[in-house]
Amino acid sequence: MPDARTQVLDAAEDLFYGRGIQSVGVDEVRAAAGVSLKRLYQLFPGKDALVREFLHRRDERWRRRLAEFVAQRDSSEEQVLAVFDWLHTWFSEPGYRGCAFINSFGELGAVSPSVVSEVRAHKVALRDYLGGLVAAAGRGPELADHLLLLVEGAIVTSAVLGDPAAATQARTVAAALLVRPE
Amino acid sequence: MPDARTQVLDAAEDLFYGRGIQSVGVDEVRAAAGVSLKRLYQLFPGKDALVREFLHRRDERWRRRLAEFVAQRDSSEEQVLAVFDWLHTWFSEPGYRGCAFINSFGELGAVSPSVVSEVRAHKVALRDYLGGLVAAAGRGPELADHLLLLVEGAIVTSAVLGDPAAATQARTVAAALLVRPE
DNA sequence: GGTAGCCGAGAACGCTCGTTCTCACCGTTC
DNA sequence: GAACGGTGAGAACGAGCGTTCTCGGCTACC
Repeated sequence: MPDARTQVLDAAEDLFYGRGIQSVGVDEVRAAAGVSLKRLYQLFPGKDALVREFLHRRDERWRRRLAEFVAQRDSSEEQVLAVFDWLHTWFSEPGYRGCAFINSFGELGAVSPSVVSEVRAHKVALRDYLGGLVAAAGRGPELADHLLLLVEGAIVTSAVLGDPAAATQARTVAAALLVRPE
Repeated sequence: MPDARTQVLDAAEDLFYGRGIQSVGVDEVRAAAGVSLKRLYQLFPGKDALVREFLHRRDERWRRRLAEFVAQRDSSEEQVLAVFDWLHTWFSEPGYRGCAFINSFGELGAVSPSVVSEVRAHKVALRDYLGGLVAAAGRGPELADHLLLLVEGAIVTSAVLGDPAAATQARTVAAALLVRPE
């Protein structure tokens, strides 16, 4: 049995990701976590803090899973392409609803600076991670920028159209960029 | 002096795009439009209808402006690249906050089917438009899919990072895809 | 000029939500 | 055994929101 804090965060992640942050009330998170309201407010000073923690934890887990998947490939070129294979399995998961960070940015980017900084940190970390992959393949950081565009584009397109095919399309473009330096 | 309906829609677009839909109350739209609440509810049966109209009108205007800009170029290849030039000027506008449709999808995609269909229609229309451009350049619809990924990726990345550079990066990739069939 | 309909301004209503307070209950400690 | 600190369940509070209602005034028409 996990501790109350992770129970709350698990419930918050399910609900915030699945329905949006403003559409989910604190009491619903409390009920899903099986925790009293008093305890929840002991663990988190307010909904804002809960949202920040939700984003922070999701960032770490998301990037860890991606990195673990990619690290299984041998060559550095294969590792770059594996990013898009992983995206395809993610897009195919039931309940996939795009990127929690892009969604949160669209919802709260104009009213919550802490959300903005969390989203920005996530995207910067992803770009840096891609930068490491392409550097290992002997390529410069411009390629990481280009791959980031493809990743973000695939995430958004697959979510809106409800079709994971964007991942394989992005992989095709990435492969073309890989074989031939521009 | 425009009629009350367009005044309301103009105000709604400013506010909904700038701050998010759920963060803006009907009364704030009413005040910005300089219209009585009674009149607003005569024109639109409720906030949902106002949101739908906001998205619908923004879709038409956005795609018209893009098409007008692109049509000024002569060759079909230049027209494809002009898409990204136009994106760059859009990203540089003050108050740029990403794509209203992506933002609305993130905010309400899980709770409002009408928003989902509006967002999906917008992206499909954009893909079809790109399909027309690449067909004129003698290329197949796969290139339109790839360009769509670049466009969406540039929109999201520039919004989150607050930097229009993603447009020129996407343009570079698009140029590489254009010169050489994969 | 009077009356009837319409309109703007804003109060009111009902609901939701984030947060705090109340209170009964339980385990621990002197 | 009694006082006590902490807990869970949920009521309460205050604010905000979408929507509707009220009322006073203006306009148009006979």
